[in-house]
Amino acid sequence: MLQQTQMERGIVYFNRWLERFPVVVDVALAAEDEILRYWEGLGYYARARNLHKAAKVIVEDYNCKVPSEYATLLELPGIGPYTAAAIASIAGNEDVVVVDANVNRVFARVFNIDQPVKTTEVQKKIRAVATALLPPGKARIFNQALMDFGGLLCSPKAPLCHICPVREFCRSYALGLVSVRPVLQKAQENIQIKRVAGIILQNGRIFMQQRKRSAVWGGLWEFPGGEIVVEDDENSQLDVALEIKKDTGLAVIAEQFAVEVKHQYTHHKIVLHCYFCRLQEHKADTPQLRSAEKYSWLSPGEADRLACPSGVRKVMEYLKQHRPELFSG
DNA sequence: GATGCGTGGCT
DNA sequence: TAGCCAAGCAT
Repeated sequence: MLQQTQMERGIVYFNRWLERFPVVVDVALAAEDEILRYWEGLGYYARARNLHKAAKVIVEDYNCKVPSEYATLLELPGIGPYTAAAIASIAGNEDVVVVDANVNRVFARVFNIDQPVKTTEVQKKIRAVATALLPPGKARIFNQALMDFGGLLCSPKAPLCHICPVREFCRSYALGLVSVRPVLQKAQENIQIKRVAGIILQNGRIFMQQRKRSAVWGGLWEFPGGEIVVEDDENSQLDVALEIKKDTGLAVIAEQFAVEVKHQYTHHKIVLHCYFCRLQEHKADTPQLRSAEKYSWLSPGEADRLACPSGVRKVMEYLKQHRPELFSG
């Protein structure tokens, strides 16, 4: 959970997770839909799918016990150098260094590294230096201390240099370069996306589709629709039926504007325009899915219990607030 | 080695 | 408002 995620945010999810899945077998036996529902809102959903896979491996191959050796952990899905080192050192006190964003920042500043920290060359250097500094037999406390130091004192903005215990060794402090360390890769440009989506109602049920595992929000559920080239036209209503046809093969009529929500991910900014729709004909066409791998006609209550991207969740919340009659069936 | 993958909080 | 940031990993 803590991969690319702030501790404070992770804690809430972690506690809820442990209540539902106290031991590894609970994770392994759960349906992926439920796993994703407990992960909803944390992002990077491949982490949840990988955790699910890893739990199955642990049950099958390791007698339900999480391995504590670095090399063994590294083989598990979703566990890379950081997580393997964190578990091996903190749980098993194995002599391996943890190099996360905090540690990178500390080393980039103390040694005044003027190249982007993400490059493999710099990563190798930092790992080598950290490994050399690691007191044998004390990896647990060393790693935790280094991460906490980076998180609490040597923070990204407004680091507490005035009370820093290693200030006299800090090269970038001596040179007045703390604020420009670590050097970052140049950020990707933001992409603006306009998406239209349809809330297709039929006999009190809503059409929802589950996204392909390989795509963004893989395994999560959404309303069908499509992306529109931004031209600031206000013809979204006309686009909806067209996009739904392309996305699902269903012929619908967009009857009424529902809600517009803003949603962003990585370097994409999405404005999601939602319309209430109905099927053009009552004969039940079999959908031909484009962006999804599965669909279902669900009662609004059922739909509400599925894992959705945060933008779709906002739409769902809108429906509960403003169209409660849909849910009281 | 580069890219894609989420999200909400903070500045 | 727009950009930055976070206990990274897989491909």
